[in-house]
Amino acid sequence: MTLSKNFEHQINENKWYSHWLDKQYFKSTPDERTPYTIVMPPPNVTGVLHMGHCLNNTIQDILIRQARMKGFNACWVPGTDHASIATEAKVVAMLRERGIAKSSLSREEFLSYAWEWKEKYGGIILQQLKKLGCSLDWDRTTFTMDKDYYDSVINIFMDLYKKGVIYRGKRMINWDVKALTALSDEEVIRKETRQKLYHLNYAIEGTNDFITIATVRPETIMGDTAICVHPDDERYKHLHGKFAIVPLINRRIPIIADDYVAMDFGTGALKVTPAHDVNDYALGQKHQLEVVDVFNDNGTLSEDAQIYVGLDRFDVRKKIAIELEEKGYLIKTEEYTSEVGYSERTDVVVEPRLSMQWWLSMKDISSPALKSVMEEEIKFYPPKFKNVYRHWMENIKDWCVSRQLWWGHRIPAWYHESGKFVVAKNEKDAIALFETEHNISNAVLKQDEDCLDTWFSSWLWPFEVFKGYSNPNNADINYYYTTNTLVTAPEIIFFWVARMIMAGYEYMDVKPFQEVYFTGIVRDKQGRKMSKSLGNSPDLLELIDQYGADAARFGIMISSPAGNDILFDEAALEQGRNFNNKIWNALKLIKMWEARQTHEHNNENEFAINWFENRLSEVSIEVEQMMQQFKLSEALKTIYTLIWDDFCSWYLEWVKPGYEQPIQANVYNKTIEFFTELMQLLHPFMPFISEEIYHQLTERTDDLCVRLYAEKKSPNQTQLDQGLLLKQVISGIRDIRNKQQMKPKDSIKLFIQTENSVVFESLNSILSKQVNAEEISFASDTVPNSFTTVIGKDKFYILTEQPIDLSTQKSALEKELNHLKSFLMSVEKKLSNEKFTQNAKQEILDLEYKKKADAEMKINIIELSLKDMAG
RNA sequence: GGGAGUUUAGCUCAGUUGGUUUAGAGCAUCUGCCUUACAAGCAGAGGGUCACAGGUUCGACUCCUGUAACUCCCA
Repeated sequence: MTLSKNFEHQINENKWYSHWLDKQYFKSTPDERTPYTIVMPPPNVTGVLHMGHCLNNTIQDILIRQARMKGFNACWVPGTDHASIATEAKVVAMLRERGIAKSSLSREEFLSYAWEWKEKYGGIILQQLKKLGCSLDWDRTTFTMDKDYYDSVINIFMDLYKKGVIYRGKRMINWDVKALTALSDEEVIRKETRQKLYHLNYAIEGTNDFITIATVRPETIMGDTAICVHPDDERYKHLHGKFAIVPLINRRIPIIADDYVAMDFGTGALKVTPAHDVNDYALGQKHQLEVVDVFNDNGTLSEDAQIYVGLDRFDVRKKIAIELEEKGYLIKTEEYTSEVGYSERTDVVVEPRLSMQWWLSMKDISSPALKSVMEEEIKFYPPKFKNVYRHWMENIKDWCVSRQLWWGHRIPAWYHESGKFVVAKNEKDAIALFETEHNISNAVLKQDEDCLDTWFSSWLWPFEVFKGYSNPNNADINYYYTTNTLVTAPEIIFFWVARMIMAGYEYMDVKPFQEVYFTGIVRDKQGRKMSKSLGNSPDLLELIDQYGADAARFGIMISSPAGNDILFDEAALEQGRNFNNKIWNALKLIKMWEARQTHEHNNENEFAINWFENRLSEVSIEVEQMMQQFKLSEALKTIYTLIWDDFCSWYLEWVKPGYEQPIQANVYNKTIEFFTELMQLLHPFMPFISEEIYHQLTERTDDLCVRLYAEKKSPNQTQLDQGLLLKQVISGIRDIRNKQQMKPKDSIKLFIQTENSVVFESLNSILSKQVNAEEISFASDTVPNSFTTVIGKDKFYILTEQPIDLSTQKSALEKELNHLKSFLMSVEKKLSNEKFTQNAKQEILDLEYKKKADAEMKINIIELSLKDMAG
């Protein structure tokens, strides 16, 4: 069978992924092996694969595949999150396109549309992960609104309510006027926004005097219930206790003093609007101010505003500014930039708003979770996130868990017309409970219309995917939990990671995972975050189509240093594709040898084989260490160099027979063995091409995907050093050939002046092949009319037929000589420093003496050569 | 305003407890090669006062202080 010109990724990806599935390699059930478990951060059920997922899931697949090949029972659990706000928004948009308004539907009708939509489009992302090669146990796919999962969420809500940590309360929340729901602080994105600062005059009651306040929100003045100044502010001391009149609506409001006010900001006088600003609300509570809410749910002005009723808040801002100006209240405006909160989901300006919501008190539940990370019971990589985590946990605020949505887990609270309520699983339980608690019979109860925050379900993920709460102590949860590694983006450290740790301790009594690896954020070449609005997010599936899944995995991993953001550049995928091509060509070369084996034996290739064997051990050990420290990018880089440079550029060239010449069978077999091991090292990173090569190399009954790694012996350092020396000698001589513009076909005669001729004897056959030397011999003295180079302690003379122009070589040697001389000087200076010789450790001293001796010797050799040239 | 982090070659990054031949890699660049595995390639080369200023030390990319720029998080 002839091999294709290049690796055909599309065919191979389909072939191998379905083969792996057929063989059930990704399926895990508890057995006598040690488990290695990862739960995948569930993407939104509405999601499509983007670069962030690609990075995240490639990392997880690398860890899982490596664990599998190390003999662990590897289990990687997939799933999706119902993503209440995002999904509901999509369904609402879909209905709008069909001409259906959400408000015209009942809850049940809406939910049936939502489920229909979910069944049709949900989980596309899981199919896309298969394209990437992810080795997930698909039988374990979980959705956060699966029956059992749903029940667990509700039961946990009830449990926390019983424990007294869930409560109902009117608090200032972030209101999304588009999605018509409360948002948690973490769902609000602050952005620098250019605004106008309006200076407005409020009349002082009973005088002709005015007080000037500065505000960016003139549309809220109808909600003003006080003006506040700093108690020490001389400008306003005479106004303490007086009243001001709100323009346009003529409300009488007190002028109060509080040191909260910054004297140097604006005019030093602050209008207080308790219903529409968090700080004003706190101030209002302190001074017992009235609360006037001038907005409706959707951001239009309410009846209480008295004017502009029904108009949108931003329209009113413009209109009221004009009216205020016309009536003489507006005295000036200035440009002002400040941070404004936007909804993460809908990107509208968030409105602070007083509202009745459900809250989870965080103080007690968070303390074991803080301790666990601080004491490295759970380890964070990179560790810098420990600080971030601590800071948040120590200043934690109560969690608003209710959302004004229909898609999600409906809050199990039941209300009576009297306003009394109970928390219960269903209507029947609720009525029974209500009757005993409140002694009212035949009560008619209505369930809370709201849903729980999405994260209130995802915080159970690590144990509920194994039904650890719904079916306690089952075989799976006992075997797989605590999971091993959580791989996630730092953006959701508070949303998700912290809360999973809390839930783990609260409900399983143990931590949910051993360690958390935080990936970087994927940015574009210019360092901008990838986003739909910028249009800088490439279509991953198209990239996979074009370059192949292995190349995509390579590209994203090679540019992903541990703990840093990654700047994504398509060039990295190209590099990955080129790497595929390189590997494929090495296969083609070796396949050409297959039919040309001979059993005649000689020792010519012994050195190459020994050296590569040691090099392979050395790198395998290095890679293992890097993996343990999550230096995945470095590990891949190391394997890349091993394959491309050591294997292809050196080893294969060293053992390669001449054109159409035979190859010794033992060399051929060793080469197949090496290539196999290289593919095994590479497999977690690039699963498809490695599996294909594994099967191309020789007839196999097993698959690389599940082949166990062999133990590696520690390498022989002498062998490695000799290999390094050989490479340096070859490069050095090639450099001279290059500089003298010799053609590859021009052969040379090589003379080596060395004290170590035994070593070179074993290297000679390779050396002559690699530098095209027709003859290699040893010299005890300088060789006239030759080009010279010094490598280590040895001197090499190159004789050619070409006319010799020594000028380039002379200047090169002089440059080298200068460098060595200044180096020597610095060493000597150090050694003549008594303080150094007294204080430095002996091994450092010895090293310095060695440096000195080596430098002196090299200087000597070079000076001799230069003298010869002159002569 | 508070906190955390970053600053090393044109770009992206390594650099372990201060001493390892006066800083390493990949990409990009330059030179020469279409050499029967590979031009998506081969063989070489060039390129850095380690942000700046002080300090500690026999010795600082590495430790300390300050300055500047950038990034992120929280108000």
